[in-house]
Amino acid sequence: MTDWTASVSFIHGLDPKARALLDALKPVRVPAKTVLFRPGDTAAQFLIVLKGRVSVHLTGRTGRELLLYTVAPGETCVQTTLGVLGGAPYTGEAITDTDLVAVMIPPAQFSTLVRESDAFRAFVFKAFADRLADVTFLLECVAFLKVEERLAMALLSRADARGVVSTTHQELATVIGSAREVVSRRLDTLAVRGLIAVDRGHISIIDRAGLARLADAA
Amino acid sequence: MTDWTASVSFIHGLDPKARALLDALKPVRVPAKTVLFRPGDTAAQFLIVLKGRVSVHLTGRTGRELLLYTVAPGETCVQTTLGVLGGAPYTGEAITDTDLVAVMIPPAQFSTLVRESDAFRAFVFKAFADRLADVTFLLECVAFLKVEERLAMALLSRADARGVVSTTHQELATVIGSAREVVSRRLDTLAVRGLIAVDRGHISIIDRAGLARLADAA
DNA sequence: CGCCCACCGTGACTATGTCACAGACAGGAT
DNA sequence: ATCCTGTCTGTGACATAGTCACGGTGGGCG
Repeated sequence: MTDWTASVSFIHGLDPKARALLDALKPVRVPAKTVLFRPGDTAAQFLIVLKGRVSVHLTGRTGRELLLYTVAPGETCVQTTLGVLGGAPYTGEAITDTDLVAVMIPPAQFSTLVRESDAFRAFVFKAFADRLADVTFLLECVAFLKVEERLAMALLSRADARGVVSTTHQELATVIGSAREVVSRRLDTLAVRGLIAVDRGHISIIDRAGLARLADAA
Repeated sequence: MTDWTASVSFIHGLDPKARALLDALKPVRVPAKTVLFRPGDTAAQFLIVLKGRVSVHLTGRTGRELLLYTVAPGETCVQTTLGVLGGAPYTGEAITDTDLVAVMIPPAQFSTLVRESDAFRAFVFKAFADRLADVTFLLECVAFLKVEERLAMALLSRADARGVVSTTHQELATVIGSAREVVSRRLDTLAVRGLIAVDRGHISIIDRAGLARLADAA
């Protein structure tokens, strides 16, 4: 896979020199469930995901976890950028959800690209901006919204075309920053009200509009 | 005040051309308690604070507020950057705490600087990185720490040399993302335990080590 | 001096988080 | 088929936090 640059959108805007520089880098493969970074690590490379997904989450002392964001193909893990820029160490834990193919850009090349390529610079800025917006939005949700509202949002955003959400209560709890027991009980009340149906390992949305109404209160 | 560039540290690293470009801009003055941006606004200028302070906070439907971060002299309000980069609109509300002197950099100049000045680019990246770290840390606190712990941290960080914190309970509540009544009650219990003394409008720290122990649990 | 407004205290109630278990199910092993 | 084991889910009891609706209090200012 030499021509990986074709699969990342911002590459199209790159000048030939920058593109050649990137083409010289070989993608790395990482199996699913691997811990890429943990709190305190300082990333030394700038990472761009080509295939697969990485999720980054915070962990509290009590063991509770909160999903910060996920990194999809064509995106970068901004926290690696913090490290590359000589800034703060990693504050979250990054784990590969699936088998991963990614490109690591060493600091020297990163500096060159950011200096000389408008398109690359725009990519990095946008990545920062998006993450900052993500995290701010998440903060707003956790600080101000009720569990039921966050749960409705999470269910709607994770449902497949048939309205089925295939996750455990624990995973939902992580996504909305709550505890499994709380999620279980809330799901119960939603089920009693006829909005959803719960089964082991997956939840079916019955009244999408009703859920949307709950989520919209935000 | 033509020579304002002397008062911002990153300027020292600028090449003469960039510095001249900045020197041509005239600082603006804004009175205290002015709303600079509100949710939904799209900032058109990149803002650097020279004197005074801006605080940026989120507001929930219930009227509860949460202090996102403050912008001190020499810093920038990154959310304006999001706007300048053509990204998302403002999600917080920015209000001047004090009378403010600031420089507004129009998009054209911003682009030029970011392309041609290594020092300016580093400044912008660092601003992003710091804010992202700030917001992530805040999220971690709100999601995982108890009110008492957050309160202890807030008191310690806001105390003057004599250990006096001059804020209302409401302001503390905003800082830690809780409600005034909750803060009042917690302050009570801290006072009963001899860690602090409360008066109308200000709180005195009596046992700094004890508070630090509470805050450290984090 | 009296009034008003920002601050603070309190009780009652609801929502959430935590802990400690118990039950229930799936899929592999025997 | 039966058992076994680890994961997932349900529940009760309790602690902590947030919300609502007041009442009290003190200081500044007309």
